[in-house]
Amino acid sequence: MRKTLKSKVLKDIHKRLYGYYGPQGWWPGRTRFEVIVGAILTQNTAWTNVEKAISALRRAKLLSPIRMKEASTTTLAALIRPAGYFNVKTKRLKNFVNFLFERYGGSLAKASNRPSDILRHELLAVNGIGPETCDSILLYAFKKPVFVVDAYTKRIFSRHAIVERGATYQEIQKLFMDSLRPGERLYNEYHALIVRVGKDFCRAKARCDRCPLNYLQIYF
DNA sequence: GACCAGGCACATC
DNA sequence: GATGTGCATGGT
Repeated sequence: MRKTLKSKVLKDIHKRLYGYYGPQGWWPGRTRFEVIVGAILTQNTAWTNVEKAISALRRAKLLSPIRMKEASTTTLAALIRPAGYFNVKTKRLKNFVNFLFERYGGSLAKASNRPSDILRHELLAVNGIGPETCDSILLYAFKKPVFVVDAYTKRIFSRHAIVERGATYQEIQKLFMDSLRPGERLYNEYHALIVRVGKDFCRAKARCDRCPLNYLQIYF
């Protein structure tokens, strides 16, 4: 598919999804820190499980950088157990708060003031924060105009022959960011809409017949 | 009782 | 650079 055509299709898909679902108001999190915690906990995990873990952290009053930094790993692991991979994720949460304190004195506001490309490099250097988690944090916690590519994005857009099946994270992200008018609001809504339509129609039991993207008529 | 979910690091070739 | 594997719970 030609690049200019891809750009048109990407814009059209957003228009259709927005028309179908309306604004999503992402990320589902009460505070900036809660958004970051959710981004780490949802790695390869259903969001319903993440909600249980976040509720437990809230009850334990650990949803702040300092409280989480001071919490023991055994306490933390027990609380986030429902989110799965609790041992690795405990380390990853600790790695993030340690980074935040070492680099920004524990202040998300200070981190937020950094240029997004610098912050992106720093976050990617934290063990346990890969491209998607990093960009989710930048977009949804820090409101930086960075497009998030996730499993649904790869699945949906490769099935519709808009990206190659083996395309890398960077390639897909570049396509979206080159095609769309830059802006945090648009990137935010578009990614949220992709996840919404993915959950509704593109899971194991695909229901393409009722999908709002069915008009594309190109499958597999 | 399989199979899957809003990844990532690490080992190995 | 590409490919394979461990990490773990809860819903369908």
